[in-house]
Amino acid sequence: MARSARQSKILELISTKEIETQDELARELRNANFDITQATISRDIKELGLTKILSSSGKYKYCFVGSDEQVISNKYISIFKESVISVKVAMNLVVIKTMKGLGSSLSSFVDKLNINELMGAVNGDDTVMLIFPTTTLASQAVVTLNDMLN
Amino acid sequence: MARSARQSKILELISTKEIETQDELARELRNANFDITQATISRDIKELGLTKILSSSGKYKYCFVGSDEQVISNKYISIFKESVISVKVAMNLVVIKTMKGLGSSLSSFVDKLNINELMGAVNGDDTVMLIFPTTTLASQAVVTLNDMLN
DNA sequence: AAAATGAATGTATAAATATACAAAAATCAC
DNA sequence: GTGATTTTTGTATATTTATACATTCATTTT
Repeated sequence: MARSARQSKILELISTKEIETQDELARELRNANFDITQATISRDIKELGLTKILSSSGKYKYCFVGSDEQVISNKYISIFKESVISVKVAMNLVVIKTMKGLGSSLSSFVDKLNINELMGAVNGDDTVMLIFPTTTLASQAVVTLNDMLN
Repeated sequence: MARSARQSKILELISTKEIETQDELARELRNANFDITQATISRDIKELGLTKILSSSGKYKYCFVGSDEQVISNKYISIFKESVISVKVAMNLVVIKTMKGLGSSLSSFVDKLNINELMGAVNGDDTVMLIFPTTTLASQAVVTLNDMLN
């Protein structure tokens, strides 16, 4: 579904860039092949609970102001659900395949889940890799993630 | 100085009411005898680090999104400095006299200071009362507050 | 005290955002 | 499948917010 992918991309964009306006966000999304208008972004912003704040550089920028609990709310989970293609274990690693371009977005989502014993997460464009100390813990994490993401 | 009192009042207003727009805030401030325009409020909002978020009722409202540390920053302290007329001890109570209408504003500020052993704070229009378990602790708090507020 | 400098504010308006309404797309019931 | 219903989106625009510029007010310098 384009909507979830788009919203996921928005979360990624605001976490990696200083987005000053909805028009700027629209341009970024068009670069990422989401054909979209400012009006829709205004609605997405509202739905995602994002807001403009004064960044340290003195410019306004969009960001998420809620708590981790909100991120782990059903709304966010359903957004991320649609981004995930597969979750697999490989030795002590968990490899998550995502839709193109959503790796970093999903990676920061996973960070907020406080997964037991997770040592770290790295990502490529459409892959997230989670590093665990043992194969057992990695396997457990796959179960947890699949439960959550369905 | 009118500016600090006004900004203090803004902090109070957004914490007690659901303010949806800067125009609405302007109206409230005029009720409180601050003769002011939307433009100035826009600047105050920026300076205070306030922002519009989606409230639980589904409406937008202004709120402070920063941390307690930011509240206890020099900027905020100097705003509140100007609101305080006197800080006195009475048995196990500390009584803060404020400029008219800023009692509740100052009260919520004091709450964020994490004063040692403070049991609670109540306020009237121009008074804040802090309740301590002992006279000694109340006296200590007066010293702390006077140091901070000068 | 007058002149000079800097800060705060208003006016007018540009820029940015939200939304009413209509259209299109997706989902559902049959 | 077809029609009904709901959801999503675009267009156009009203609303809201930020800011350039001018003015006023306060502070400092001489």
